[in-house]
Parts: sequence; structure tokens; C-alpha cells
Amino acid sequence: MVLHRKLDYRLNGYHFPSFPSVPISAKGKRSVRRRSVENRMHAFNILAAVADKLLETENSSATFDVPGSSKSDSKQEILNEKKPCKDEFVIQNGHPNVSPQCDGFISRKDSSSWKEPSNALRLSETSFVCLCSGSDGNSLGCCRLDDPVISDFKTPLMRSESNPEIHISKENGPYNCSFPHSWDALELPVHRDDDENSSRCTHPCTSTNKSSKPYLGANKLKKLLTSRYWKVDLGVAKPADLSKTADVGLKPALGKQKISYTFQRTQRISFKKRKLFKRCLVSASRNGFNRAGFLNLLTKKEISEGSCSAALHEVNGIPSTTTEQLLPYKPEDCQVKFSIKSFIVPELFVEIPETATVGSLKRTVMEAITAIIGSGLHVGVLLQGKHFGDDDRTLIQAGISHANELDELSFTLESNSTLPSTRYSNSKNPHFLLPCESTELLARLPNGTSVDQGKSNSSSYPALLSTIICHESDRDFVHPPLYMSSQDKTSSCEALPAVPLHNPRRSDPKHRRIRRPFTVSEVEALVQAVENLGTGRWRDVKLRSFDDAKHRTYVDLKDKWKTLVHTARISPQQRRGEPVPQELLNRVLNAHAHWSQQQAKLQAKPPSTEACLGVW
DNA sequence: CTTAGGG
DNA sequence: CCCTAAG
Repeated sequence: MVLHRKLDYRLNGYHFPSFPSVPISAKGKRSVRRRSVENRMHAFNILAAVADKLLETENSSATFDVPGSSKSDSKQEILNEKKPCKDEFVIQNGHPNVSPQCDGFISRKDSSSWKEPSNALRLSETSFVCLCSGSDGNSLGCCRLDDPVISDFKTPLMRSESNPEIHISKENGPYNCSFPHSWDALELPVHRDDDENSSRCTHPCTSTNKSSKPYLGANKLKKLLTSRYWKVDLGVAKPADLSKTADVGLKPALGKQKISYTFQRTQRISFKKRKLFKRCLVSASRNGFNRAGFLNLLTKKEISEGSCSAALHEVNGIPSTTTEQLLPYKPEDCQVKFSIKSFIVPELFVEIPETATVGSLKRTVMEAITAIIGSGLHVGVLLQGKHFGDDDRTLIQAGISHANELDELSFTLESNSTLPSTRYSNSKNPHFLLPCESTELLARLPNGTSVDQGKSNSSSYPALLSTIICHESDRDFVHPPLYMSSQDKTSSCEALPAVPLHNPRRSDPKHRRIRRPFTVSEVEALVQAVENLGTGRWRDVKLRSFDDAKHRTYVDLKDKWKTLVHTARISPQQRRGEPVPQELLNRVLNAHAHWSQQQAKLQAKPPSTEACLGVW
């Protein structure tokens, strides 16, 4: 089981939850992604317009403009733009669930063409919640639970109303320095909590925080933020002292099976068109610094879109290209934005008989998580792989204030307590020997992962750095997380003993297989086989060249050939992943052309011995 | 179970 | 890599 969290879309340096996109007719995934981004950009514009409008009229209004439009569009025009659907935005006041500081929110009804034909379902799935403001400016997007193991958990707090809404409130927090006026940011929250105390955060439904609260049904949120590529999402983002936002809420409900789990954060969205930026704002979300667990590097796209500081320069009319040029301001005016892509749950150790039900597995997992969270967590900061233990030093002193240094920065989740003595632990059988890929992982860990540097709390257990996934035969086994003891690297095994889960796919057939890109040698073998056998005999290809590769099914091979043909046809610049030698791609094209021709002949004529023998 | 093709 | 219709 892979437990990690991914944020969704990052625009202008911020994460967005998934806005509903309207699937049209797409040829493939990539086009779908592009289109989704467009739709989300559209939604973004709408939200920006809403915030703009609210800036102008603090009393609710029913019309707003979309930034970027050449004209001042009416609401109706906006709603008809691009989307064939009829969206309905209604700005309301006085929602009972809205805290006093949040005096406006917007309901959105979407009748777009979702896959689900049901109106009710559609409405539910297209609802979303946005929060404009909050006293913090560093928080991030949303997280979600997508894994079947816990996806059914409901958050009592969030199940309140099914009314889709955009929740907008005023901003009057300390981060106004970068947004001098109140209403210049939209935040897409799931939840926020001003209390850093994790124990408090474990009870989001009892939070007394008045700034804002989540009003997004957990199931809605899940669907909104769901991508089919996501696994279990479970994480914490804590921009340390800079944000009081991110926290984990986790609590088994009183009932038997309903266990609430929620992770909530708020997200500020800045708008490029805004002319209110006057202070220094350092976007630390560049360069992929935020690789919690060391392994979550930002993608190029994410980095390139993390351009809030660039936007800042733009609106300021400052032709600067570097952050330094924005630093004449007082240091205390500067905000370092942290965008932590993901944390990985420190431990998840579950032992459960095979005869147990899926439901009991869920509960067990939930209890295990609760045990971990309940023991207390704190965030560790690692600079250049070394634990930074001086909490009193400023970011500037620590060298965290410059974006160009931030790729040296990592965060870890660390357990405050010693070994949680729960029944989920099994110190007798710690599986810290990782037969597969462990070497690779260790090699990828920063040098001197001696997390302590002699300063860290000896009782703390550094966070899980990664979940090791191993493969045996055609099944994937998830190996226990790798822990590095803060005391002694060699004794790290004592940290949090773990045991592999029983094959998740056994209890969850829907579990997606681990992606394992084809190596060049595999491609070579595939090309060779197809050259000889043709493109319609994938079982033979499998038996002939991949019989030993249990994880490659003939469907996989067929799919790989499909992508190979596609790869060979596109320009090298468009190709991704490990480069396939052009020579191989040429062979792909030749073989594909040849066998296509053969197939055409076979359609016209009865099968010939020659074709079947692959003579060409 | 295999193949083919869309997602 | 998933899903599924079709044979």
C-alpha cells in the first residue's frame, strides 16, 4: 500500500483542487490532461472574477467579470463560455456553516455533461468549495483519500450540506503584507486549523476555529480531487512556522465503521492580473524543493507553473528575473512560500488475517493510522539532507529565504513519541531488509541522512522516507517503510517495525498495478519478437520473449507496442521517459508498416503461409 | 483466454 | 496500465 499524498493542479505556483472538467472526446490521456487544465483554468478565471467582484462589492452580487476577458463579460456570457454546460453561480450570504468572518459564498450548479447521467450525482460531483482568505497565506491545496481502504470514511464535519458552494470570506490575517487589500486572494480550502497541536487537529469536527471550516463533503472532495492515477492520499503539509494551516484531522468516529479522516488545508490563489502586490513574495515552490520524503520531485510542469513570483514581478512592473531584486524590502516583509508536495505517512503497519473482511481491514488501517497520529507528529526540516534542529533561527539565518536554496530543503514527518505500543507493532519481525529496490532507494537518499546531527530529539522517529514496493511474480508487495533512526542509522530498524500488508490486490482487486516502464532491452526484445511474429500474436510474443517477466502480460506488450509506434511517430522532443534508441524506433515503424500491410493482405486474401511465417 | 481498441 | 467488447 502506498500512502502518500499528491496535490492537484498547480497554477501560478499554487495547488488547486480539481475543478470539474468536462470530458469531451479525447484521443488519449494526454489530450485529456491538457483539456482538463484548460477547464480548470477556466474555473480559475471564474473564481478570480468572483474574488474581484467581491473586492468591489462586499455585499453579494450576482454578476462578475472574468479576468483576462477583453470585454467585461456578463455572468451569462461567462457561463456560456467554452463550456457547453450551464453553470450557475449564486453568491449567498449567511450560510449557517460559514464562520462569521466569512460573509459570502457562492453556490455553483453545474449541469455539464458528466459521465454520470444522474442530475443529482452530477450536482454532487461538480460542487466545490473555495475559500477566499484566511489568516494564513502559505497553505496549500487539498488532499484526499482515494484508496478503497479508507475512501469510505466520512468526515462528520464535511458531510453537512450537499449544497455545492464556493465559500468566500475576508482576509485579515498577517499575510496581508503581500496582499494589502483584503479580498485579493481566493483560497481553496478543505479545512484549516490554527492550532498546530496535532491532537487538536485530530478532531476537526470539534474545532473551534472560527476562521473557516470545510464544508465539502468528503465524498465530494474525493471525487473532485480524484484522479484515477492517484492512490491513497494521506498526508500533512506543514510549512512549519509559516503556516498554521496544514494539519491532519484523524479520528475514529464513535460508530463502528464510520471513521472520519480528513486532511485539510487552505490554498491561496493569487491572480496575475491583480495589481495589489506591493511586498516581497518569494515563491519557494520552484526548483522542486518541496520533495518531502526526498522522492517527490516536482515535475517540470509543476515547476514551470509555480510562477507566482514571476507574476508578482509582472504586476509590479518590475522587470526582474530574480528574486533578489525583490529583496530591498525588509526581511520581515518577505514571505517565503512553502509548497510541500507531499508527506508520507510515517508508518502504516497492519497485520490482519486473510479471512478478515475488507471492512475490517479498513478499520484496522484506520486504527493504525490513529495510533500513529495519536502518538504525535512533528515536522522535521532537513537542509541539504541534514536535520536542522535550531527552531529559533530565522529562515534567513537558516538560509531558507532564497528560492535558489530551497532545493536543498526537505521536510519530514517525525513521530514525537517512542515506539507506539500498539497492537499493530511487531517488534519481533521488523521487515527492514528490503530485498528489492532498497539499495536504489538508499542510494537516492541524501548523503548523511543521519537525520540527527546530534541535535534532534532522541526519542523522535524520523518520518517514513518512502514506501518500498517490491514485486514478486505478478504481484506487487508493499514493503515496510524505510526508517532512519535519529539516533543511529544502523539501529534504524528499531524505529517503527513494520510488516508488509497482505497483498492489497487480494483484498482490493481494483488496485492499480505499479507502473514499470519498459527498459530499452525490453523494448529491444519486444521489437524483435514483433518483427518475427507480427502484431496480432501477443500471447506468442509473451511466451517467446517475456515468459520470464511475470509482470508483463501480453496486454502489456500489446500496449507497449502501441506506445512504441506512437513514440516513433512523434518528434523526439515530444518523447518522454527513458529515450528509446532511434534505431529501435525505426524498426518499430518498419515492423508496424510491414505487419499492417500483411494484415491488409490477409483481409483481402485467405491467409498465406508466407505471411504467417513472417517472411518479409 | 486472447485480441483489439478506447480510456 | 485499465477496462471491456468481441471472438
